[in-house]
Amino acid sequence: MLPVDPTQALRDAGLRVTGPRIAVLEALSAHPHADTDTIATAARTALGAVSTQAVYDVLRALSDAGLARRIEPAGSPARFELRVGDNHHHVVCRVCGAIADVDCAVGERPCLDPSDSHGFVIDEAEVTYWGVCPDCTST
Amino acid sequence: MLPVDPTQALRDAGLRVTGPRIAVLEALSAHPHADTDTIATAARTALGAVSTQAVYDVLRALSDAGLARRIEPAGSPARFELRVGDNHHHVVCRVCGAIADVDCAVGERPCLDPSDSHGFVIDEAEVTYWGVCPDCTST
DNA sequence: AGGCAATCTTGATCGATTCCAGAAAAGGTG
DNA sequence: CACCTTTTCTGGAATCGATCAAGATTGCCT
Repeated sequence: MLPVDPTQALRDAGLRVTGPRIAVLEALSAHPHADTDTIATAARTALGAVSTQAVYDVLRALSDAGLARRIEPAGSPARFELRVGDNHHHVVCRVCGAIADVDCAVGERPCLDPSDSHGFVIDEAEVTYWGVCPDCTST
Repeated sequence: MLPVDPTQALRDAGLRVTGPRIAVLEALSAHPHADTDTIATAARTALGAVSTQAVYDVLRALSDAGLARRIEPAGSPARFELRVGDNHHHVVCRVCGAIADVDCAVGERPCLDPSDSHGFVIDEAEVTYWGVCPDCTST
């Protein structure tokens, strides 16, 4: 059982309920931080056939609706996650690209204030920790 | 006059001194946070003709040698800057993509410690502030 | 000056993402 | 429950940033 019913989540967000959308939501639930290819493969396993564009469109719709969040570490294709309510950050492995969540110490965004904002109106501070994951360290 | 003589900087880093490299260094000095296309155009203005690969090779060589730093905000092509000694961060405009430097409050890296590192060995905390720049705010 | 090795040129290739036009389907309405 | 409008999905092609490959050049050390 999923933490949130995909159908209900879509309706609550004012989005139409379709096969590809449910499949993508379930794929995201099963594979946090998955890239589009992984999501597309999982969705196709569930539905039989889903076009690449449908996956991209769905992911964009979910991002716009606030149901999913797009994260894009440098040197990696876009990845998506369902955790959107809290303001958390990520650790990325320099070797294998694995991603893990890191809770924000502050909890509200922006959780950091720049020393000099240069006149920018800042609404978010995105933190990416770079390092090496346990698997790659031991190898 | 440049803060650092490109020729000397290249020699100090153990790199060969070539036309394209000097042109790229000067382009970076004149255009902080420039993307590869801007750098290539500036280099061609200075030299007459420089191949795209030369620009990419030079940028990689400079990054590897520690003379330049590659930054890659989500949704934007790779950009490069010469400030490498300090540990500073960036503000990115959501509208026009402009980038400005923000000094790090701590100064040493990693300047932040994650609350739970999940066993990762972390060596850097990269902070990206997202907002709207003065120009885009007034429009 | 001589020679090795790194570097630059031209051209092709690749992966991720988006554009396009048309077919299909979801959801509100009578 | 059938109909209609609007959104969404399909299939194919195209774009964009970045990289690879092979050969010609050139910088640098002896």
